[in-house]
Amino acid sequence: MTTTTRPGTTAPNPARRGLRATAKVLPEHARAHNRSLVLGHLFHEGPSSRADIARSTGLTRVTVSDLVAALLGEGLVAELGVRAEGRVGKPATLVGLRSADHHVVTVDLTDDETVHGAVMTLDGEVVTRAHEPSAGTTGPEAVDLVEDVCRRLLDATQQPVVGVGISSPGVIDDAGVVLEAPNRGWFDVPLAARLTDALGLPVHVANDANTRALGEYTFGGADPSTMILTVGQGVGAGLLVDGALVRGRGHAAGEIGHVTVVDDQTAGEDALPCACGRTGCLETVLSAPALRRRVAGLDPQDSDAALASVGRMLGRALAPVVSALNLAEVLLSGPPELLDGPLREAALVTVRSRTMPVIGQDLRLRAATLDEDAALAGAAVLVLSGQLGIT
Amino acid sequence: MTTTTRPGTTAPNPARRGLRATAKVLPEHARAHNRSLVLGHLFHEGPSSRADIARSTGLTRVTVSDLVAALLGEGLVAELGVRAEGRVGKPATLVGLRSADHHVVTVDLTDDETVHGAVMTLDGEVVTRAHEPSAGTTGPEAVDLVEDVCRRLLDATQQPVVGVGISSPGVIDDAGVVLEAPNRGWFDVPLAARLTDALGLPVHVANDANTRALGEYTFGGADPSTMILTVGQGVGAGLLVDGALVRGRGHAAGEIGHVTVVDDQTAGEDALPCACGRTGCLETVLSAPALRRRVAGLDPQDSDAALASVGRMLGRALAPVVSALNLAEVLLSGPPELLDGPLREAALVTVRSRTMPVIGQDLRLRAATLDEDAALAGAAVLVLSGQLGIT
DNA sequence: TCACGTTTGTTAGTAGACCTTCCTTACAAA
DNA sequence: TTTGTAAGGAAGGTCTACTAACAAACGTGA
Repeated sequence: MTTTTRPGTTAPNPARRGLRATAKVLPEHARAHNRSLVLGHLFHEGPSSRADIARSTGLTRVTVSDLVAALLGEGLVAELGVRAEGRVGKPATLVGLRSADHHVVTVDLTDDETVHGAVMTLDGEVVTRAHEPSAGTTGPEAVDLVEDVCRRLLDATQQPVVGVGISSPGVIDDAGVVLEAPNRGWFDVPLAARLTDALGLPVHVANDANTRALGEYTFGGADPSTMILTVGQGVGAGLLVDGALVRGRGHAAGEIGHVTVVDDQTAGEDALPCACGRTGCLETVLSAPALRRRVAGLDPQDSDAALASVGRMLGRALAPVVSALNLAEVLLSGPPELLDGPLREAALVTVRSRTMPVIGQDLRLRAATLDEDAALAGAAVLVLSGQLGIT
Repeated sequence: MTTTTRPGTTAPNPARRGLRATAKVLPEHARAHNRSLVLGHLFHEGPSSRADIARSTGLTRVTVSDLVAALLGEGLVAELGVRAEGRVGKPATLVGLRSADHHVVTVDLTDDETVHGAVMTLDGEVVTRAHEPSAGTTGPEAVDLVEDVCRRLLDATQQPVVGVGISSPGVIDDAGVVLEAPNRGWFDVPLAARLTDALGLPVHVANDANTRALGEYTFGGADPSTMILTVGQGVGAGLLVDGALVRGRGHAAGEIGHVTVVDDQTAGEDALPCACGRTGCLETVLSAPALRRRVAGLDPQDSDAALASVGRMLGRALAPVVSALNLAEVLLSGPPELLDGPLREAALVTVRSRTMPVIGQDLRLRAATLDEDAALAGAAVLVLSGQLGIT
């Protein structure tokens, strides 16, 4: 195996678990937290002087110098020479995150037909891609397939790899155990642990709707209170509340695709049967295939009206959620020709008309910015967050 | 002023802000966090030996002994003699939180006519109550009124007071600034800061629906993923997701009372005008006055049917929220004769029929356990959480 | 031109917090 | 009486971040 351990590979960051959960805090955890603060500043603000970082984090220059020295030793940051601008005082030495010199391996299992993977920089730029047909592969074979894709990507880069991030449909717990992913035939599969063992690298696994939300938040400029609706074969949602992912009691948060939106009382619509065994689910009208069927053969005007009627149904389902959570944004991810027009506009009008002004007026309902790579970018964020503490 | 500083009054706990926000972590913050761990264990598990605490928190016995010694010095805990049970080894010395020897002053402003206040123990037991008519009192006078009630309660106890917790309707930010409370005529009033200055004690202020949620969580055994619907003059909701309060983008989370639930497409109902200027809001059918009007003069059978029809409307509004957040529980707080019967049952049936089984089957929809004191208990939790780190 | 203030980054010393290791005390069971 | 187990404390070591002081390097203004 060519990719056991690599120089610069960082150890798991104890701060992430230690500081938010109800667990003890040791000096080393505090250190890791402050280290993450430095990395986070460099990630979001770009190259800065040690003094800049000290002002931003509240730590002293001495402590920042110490932390930066450690990061220089790890190779995660580099000195970039003195700042050009002429100000009074000693010129600042700029320090920058070596984003392009460290890679993250990401895999997206959203597509049933193909496993998509990539080598990415810490900035979320794709360096190399991999595609592997996977139709019909299930159970342990599907795990092996994911492992193969990871290995191929690891072999494709000479840079240190910080970790592996995997974005998968299904119900997945905090530890990266896939509790239930019917498409792959996975039930209680400890995917993260298994791949960590096999690859010798930290592996993080999360639900694809959630990773998309993370990706839009970190790389797409989404608000900390955002819901991202992904429209593909089905309809899923990732939910970010006050900057944190919502997991919910059975780790099944975001399963909004099977909320009833069409029923007897809704005039002019027939409740269609859904794959879940019930009828009138949001998915029966909003999934990409359903939308395509709905507009097939219609002239543009009728097509717009048909999309708007779906938008109104979506709006009726969104209104209570937007109200209860006081969301700032709802993002639509999926075919723009279907979503980013009359459907979106009708949904927004409906939400506004069904919520009080303070809730609906400031709401933004827009297309997602990252498109098909959002899940990969979000998988990278899993690694950035888990290994480096960058959010 | 008789209540400047009292022995045993604890300083603000830096761990609460320092460890969750994106701020530096100093050794003293780690210490405060671990101290909270000890207090939290004693609060939830009752009297324990130092060794028990060490096992539960993961800290060493040495460290726990040190922390307990500090807490003994502060008077927050006391040694309760040796454990009775005969086990091998040296008998354990039990240490317990002195819940009854420390008080919390709480105020609930939910009721427009009367300010309700209480002196409570750390266990949430009410020691003394205070009631002050407040109809028509607004603006600065209303602030003075709250201050007076606090002073009276502080004078009524000889025990050290850990802090003051206030539960108020309106939009309130993390710092205890009342951004908007029309009933009291408060706009951008820094209530917490003002009372902290006036009383010389730490004061915490939060929205009443949110404090109710906290109260039900800490003292009522509610699940960490719970929504509590309060039905009174209006309809409000507090939302707890994964154990944390949801505040939302304008701190207006939980404003579910003005979601449209009755509209042209809903058969057999007329959309009533709402105080918010729109029609068909949840509040127009679910508020206590609306429910009373609805059942007035009906025989029991018709009354049940009328309540069930409101339950169905509630269920339609809840279904998307429950789905999106994968909530474990929805609690109803308000007149049980109206809520805890056909209304609740119909709402649950409706939510279940409109969500996928994995979401709806495990959902509990039940009456809140704390009733009228929930807001006071929640205000106490604000203090416990803010000053002692107990959640 | 040159002293002065400003800003950066480093060195040295200090205080806090937790750990490991070892010890004493106290009890139950053989 | 002996042995094993558990609780609690004392001593010493390590880690972390802070304060204080200082050197280097650069504008600024007399």
